[in-house]
Amino acid sequence: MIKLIEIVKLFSDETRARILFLLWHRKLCNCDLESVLNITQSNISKHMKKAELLNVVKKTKDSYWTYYCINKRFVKKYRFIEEIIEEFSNIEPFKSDLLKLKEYLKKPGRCSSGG
Amino acid sequence: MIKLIEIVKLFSDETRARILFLLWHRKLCNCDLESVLNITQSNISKHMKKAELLNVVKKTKDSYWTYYCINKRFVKKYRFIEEIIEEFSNIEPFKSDLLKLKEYLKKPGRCSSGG
DNA sequence: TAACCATATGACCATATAGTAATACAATTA
DNA sequence: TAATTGTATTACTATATGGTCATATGGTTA
Repeated sequence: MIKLIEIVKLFSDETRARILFLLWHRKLCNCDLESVLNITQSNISKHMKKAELLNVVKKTKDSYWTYYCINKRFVKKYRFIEEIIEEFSNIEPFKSDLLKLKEYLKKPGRCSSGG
Repeated sequence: MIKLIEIVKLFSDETRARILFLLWHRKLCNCDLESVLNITQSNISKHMKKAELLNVVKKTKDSYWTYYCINKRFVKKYRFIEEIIEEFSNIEPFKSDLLKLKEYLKKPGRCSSGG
């Protein structure tokens, strides 16, 4: 299959797009995403696996947690990705998701630390 | 469903992407696309129906033929579309498809006229 | 109006996909 | 090493999707 098409397809599922949108702004672990987006852990893990295989997301492990982040170096080769993210930022549910993330990050006791 | 995501999805199927890529360059009818891309008539028709419902493609009828063209006015609202098309133009099978289209248009006796 | 042409549609099939639930796995701590 | 914590994987289900084939539809020509 054409890799470029696969990358486009990554952004054509709402759930996955919402995850990728948040990751665009910040490195996050599975449980962060679970809390903010109300998606099950295994579902997130699967979506991230696809994104990782296409080099759109990088994974790092730190103690218990697996952190996901956008592979910016790779992604900036494809300008359309940035454009899509920008479109997302104007509409729901992406706008609300980002607000929720910001609220979430204020709270102490969450698992995610730096980033 | 989020309309923006639906539009992204339009470009995440190879067959449909190939059609849209050719239409980006020129107005074409069903049988033109059938000849150049070797896709069945009904399949093209169905893909175009989706694209039309999302305003990405416009349809005009002229005698026997239905012409499809990109709805440029609508599409230019979404910059990522142009970027994706540009990416397509660098890779196969899009490059070959475009060459085939150009050869096809040279031939007399094809159904497509102006455009 | 009958034959014709190109396109649209509906029935059908095979496959792909997202999602869940249960469990396996890896790292950490007691 | 046993219990704990977070993530990955597997098996499974339901649904969505692309494709084909046969046929219907709409416009055209004889």
